[in-house]
Amino acid sequence: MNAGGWTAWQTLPLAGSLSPGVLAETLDGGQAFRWRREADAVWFGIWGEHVVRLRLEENGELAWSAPRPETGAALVRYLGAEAEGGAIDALPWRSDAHLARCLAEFPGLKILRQPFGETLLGFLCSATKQIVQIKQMIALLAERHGAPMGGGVNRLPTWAELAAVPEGELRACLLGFRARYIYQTAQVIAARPGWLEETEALPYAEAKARLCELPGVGEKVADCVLLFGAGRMEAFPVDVWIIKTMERRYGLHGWKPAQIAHFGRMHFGPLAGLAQQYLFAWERAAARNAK
DNA sequence: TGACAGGGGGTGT
DNA sequence: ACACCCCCTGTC
Repeated sequence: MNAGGWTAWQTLPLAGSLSPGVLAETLDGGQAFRWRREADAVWFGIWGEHVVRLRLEENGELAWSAPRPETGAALVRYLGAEAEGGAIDALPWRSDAHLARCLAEFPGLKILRQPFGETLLGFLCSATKQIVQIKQMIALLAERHGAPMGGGVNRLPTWAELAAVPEGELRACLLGFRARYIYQTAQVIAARPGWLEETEALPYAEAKARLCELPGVGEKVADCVLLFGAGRMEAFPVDVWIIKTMERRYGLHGWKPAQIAHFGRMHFGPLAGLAQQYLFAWERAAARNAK
């Protein structure tokens, strides 16, 4: 037992080495909202019942330390490391020069495998908000309505817990008009025990249709939840950044989001979601460099 | 340092 | 198309 202590630093068995930029893009690029940079190469993060520090070593290896030893195994799954290793080869980079360029720019970029319910909460907060603001909302929700896990860290409230929080208190967590969506969604989920778990297990199209029944969940949010919270790599979320990318790099001027999503799934195949993340990273970097 | 627009990773009507 | 909320950011 090491009550109150953290494990010694251990390296993670990842396929390739990571750069600081790619790690930052993976942890803090809009997939998850509970990571913060503590130092140049040290990240502090929370998901589910897990708390962890990640440290990028000089050689590109990733080391971790956590209050709970079992976080190590959970981390491998969370970082999507199970699915990596040659995954890139299933993408059409040979015939798509822009995709090839994105893959080369962010080697090792990962799709996280987060808890399903948490991911739903995060992306219900995301409408017309930037990452900093979403992180702020999520931090307040955890602080005020999540159960303590020790060390001053709270986990996110479950949907059952959320169902008992008045809309006004949600609004006080800087949610704005999203407070009503989250309140109503919590009522729906609370009224149907097992609904979340069943939805998570459904095939992509059926799971997406069910998620879209929830107030505040449209195609984009549903795809994000399935991609980042259920490992459905065929999900292809279309937001304003991807619309820009598909116009600028693929010539799809004037296409509607649903058409772009269809094109994405056809063109990129079963790993469309992974391709989307690379395109997204590229476009964000391009916007930063333009400033 | 402080006030003031402008706009933001969508959804629902 | 436009409202929904209201916080962040850049600017003066």
